[in-house]
Amino acid sequence: MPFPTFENLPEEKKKRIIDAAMDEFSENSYNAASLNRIVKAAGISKGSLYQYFADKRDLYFFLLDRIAQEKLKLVQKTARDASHASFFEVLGLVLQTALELARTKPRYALIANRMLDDRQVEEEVLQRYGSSSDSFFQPLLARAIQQGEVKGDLDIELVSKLLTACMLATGEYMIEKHGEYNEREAEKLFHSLFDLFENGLKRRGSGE
Amino acid sequence: MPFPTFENLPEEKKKRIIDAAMDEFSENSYNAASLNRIVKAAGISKGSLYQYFADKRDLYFFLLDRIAQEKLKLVQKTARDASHASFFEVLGLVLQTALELARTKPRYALIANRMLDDRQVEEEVLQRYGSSSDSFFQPLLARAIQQGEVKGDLDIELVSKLLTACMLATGEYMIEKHGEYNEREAEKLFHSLFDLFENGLKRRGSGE
DNA sequence: GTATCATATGACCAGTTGGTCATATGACCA
DNA sequence: TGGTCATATGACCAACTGGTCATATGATAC
Repeated sequence: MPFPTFENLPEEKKKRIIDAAMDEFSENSYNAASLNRIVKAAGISKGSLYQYFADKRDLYFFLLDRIAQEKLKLVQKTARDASHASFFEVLGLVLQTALELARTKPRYALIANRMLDDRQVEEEVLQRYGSSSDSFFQPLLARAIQQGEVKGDLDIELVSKLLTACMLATGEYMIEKHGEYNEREAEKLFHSLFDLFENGLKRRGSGE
Repeated sequence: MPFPTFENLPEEKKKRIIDAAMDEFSENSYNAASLNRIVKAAGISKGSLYQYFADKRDLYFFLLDRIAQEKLKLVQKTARDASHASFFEVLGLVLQTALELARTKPRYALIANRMLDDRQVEEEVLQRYGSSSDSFFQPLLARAIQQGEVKGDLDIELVSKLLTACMLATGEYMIEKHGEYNEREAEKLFHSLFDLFENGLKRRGSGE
């Protein structure tokens, strides 16, 4: 948690600091990210940073918490919208939500992808946010199997990890490929991803 | 490339050095990996390491090359065995080969997963090994679509990235979950993964 | 004026990094 | 024995790290 000193800062200065930190942590893993570069980019002194945050870790988790909160808000809204939908409908909505976030806030995705790169913070990250795949997809999958929507002979834990991995990969792909907003391409990506999970890659129908 | 000095070393000493380096780079990203720790673990002096390798990067890519070579050998054998098989048969064989490697040489998988963590080496990694997904799965997928085995309305590049991401995730899962050899569990994991790609998650048949 | 207070500063610290180099070792040969 | 050569060594270097702290600034209160 940042000190009150930080919250008292004029909004513009706060934004500058958050922005510089987001840039640094989205381009470097926790260890490789440099506080010196952050203070330089933010235009403040080293000492000031330590008036706002207890240490590097404090700053880092302040950013992660912001990202997690924003994501949570989106996902909760998605869940509310789909409270009575089938598994694949929920899945589709979640995929779309996640891809939308990856497109509009690419730095969030980059930082999140690097979360587990460094052992120095790995433990606390897992403890704080759990494996997001485990906590989110697993119960969804379990219920879908129970209700017969999803085939029953799957390793739930693995499949939920695969869902997460694919979402991350698609987000990365989207960032690197279509840096700028491109709704039609996003739609096509979403279709590839969703269809893979629902139906697999095999061509069906029309004899064969 | 290591200097001839390194190749002239007694096999046991070479192994000690490679082992220490594999350990360090499998537990830390390129930047975070420490040469001091490597020489300590290998029981040699700092100066000696620099008689064997030009610099940190040289040592790192020496390891990556070894891993890539070994993997290539396995995959080529797989490809040879399946030269006339269908797409899904080839896919199954490749998945099994990759999972087998992840189980027997977990450090290889860990190092490979960290390859793109640091921007300092990212560019050279991509240049040397290409995106492995692109170079391997893309032509396979393209041919499978042409021959009607795989549905045609997919983003080939994305799907090949998803295949790679899922293989990596499954490898990681296997390492963290069933550290020791466990053939039955491996078989089940393989089935989950393969079935996801062939048929998707949806339950089929028996009405509905 | 003066005292008080929160905030801002950057020189400074010990620790670590990747990398160097003068020197030492020791095997082989004359 | 003395000379040559490949190899081994670790003290040393500049650069950088996260983090500290005495000092400065400037607004507010009296």
